[in-house]
Amino acid sequence: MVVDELTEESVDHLFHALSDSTRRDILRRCAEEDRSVSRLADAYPMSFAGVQKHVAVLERAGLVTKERRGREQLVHTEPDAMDRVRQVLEELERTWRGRAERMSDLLAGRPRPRNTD
Amino acid sequence: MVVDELTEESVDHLFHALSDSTRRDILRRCAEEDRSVSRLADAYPMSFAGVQKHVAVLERAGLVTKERRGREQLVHTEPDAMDRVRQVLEELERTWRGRAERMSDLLAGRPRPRNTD
DNA sequence: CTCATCTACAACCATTCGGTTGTATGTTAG
DNA sequence: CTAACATACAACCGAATGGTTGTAGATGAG
Repeated sequence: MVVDELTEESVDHLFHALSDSTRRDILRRCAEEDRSVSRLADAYPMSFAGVQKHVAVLERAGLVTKERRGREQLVHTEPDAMDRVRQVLEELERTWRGRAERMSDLLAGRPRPRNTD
Repeated sequence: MVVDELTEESVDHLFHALSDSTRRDILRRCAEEDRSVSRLADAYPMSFAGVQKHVAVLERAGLVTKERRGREQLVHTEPDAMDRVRQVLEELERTWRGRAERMSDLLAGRPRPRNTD
């Protein structure tokens, strides 16, 4: 099942990871086929270490995982993570439509805000 | 139709706006019912100006719009924006599943990366 | 073994972010 | 008109981001 908590912080990480076009592109490339970090790095106009950091952000968000393969580190996407993103989005959209205001609280657990309503 | 460009930058803004729990909460509250900025501010443990900035981020992303109502400024959610987010996510997910690798390029237009594949 | 390759990670830097306070401007109530 | 309220916005600050270079450790090829 890998329900995987889905805390506010993890949702922060998920959306933050998706908020950069280079990282979204890394996701697309790795979805097509697993790639090593240095192979990925060849595709962008930045240093190897720079790409390494982007991969680390995607990793923290749980969107990709790395797997040793010889001296390379293969990056591959984690389908479950995408499900989590969609789940949050759907929850948000339900409230959007004005329905299931209660579900909102159950699914996402109101963040820090003290409800001064 | 409001196809609305959907440039890489606008996608950046969308996901960035969603990467903060306070902003997601603002979205939920405004989805339930339009609220003035100061009314929103009452709900969070931060200054009025702080909330103002969060609303500005949501506005830049096109997720909300403000409408003058007397001396207040009512914030209300923009359903179209949510559609755009879902659209990007679906595109990403298609590649995820290994299908329609071509669609990826058409829909999102590869970012800056020079394709050194 | 030796060397080239791939990775990890620290240190640094400019910019952005998330927050603050303070000031100015509009708008409505009395 | 005046006072109170709602907003706007600039200036500032510490922390995080997105990038860099440099160094060091594994691993595979020859």
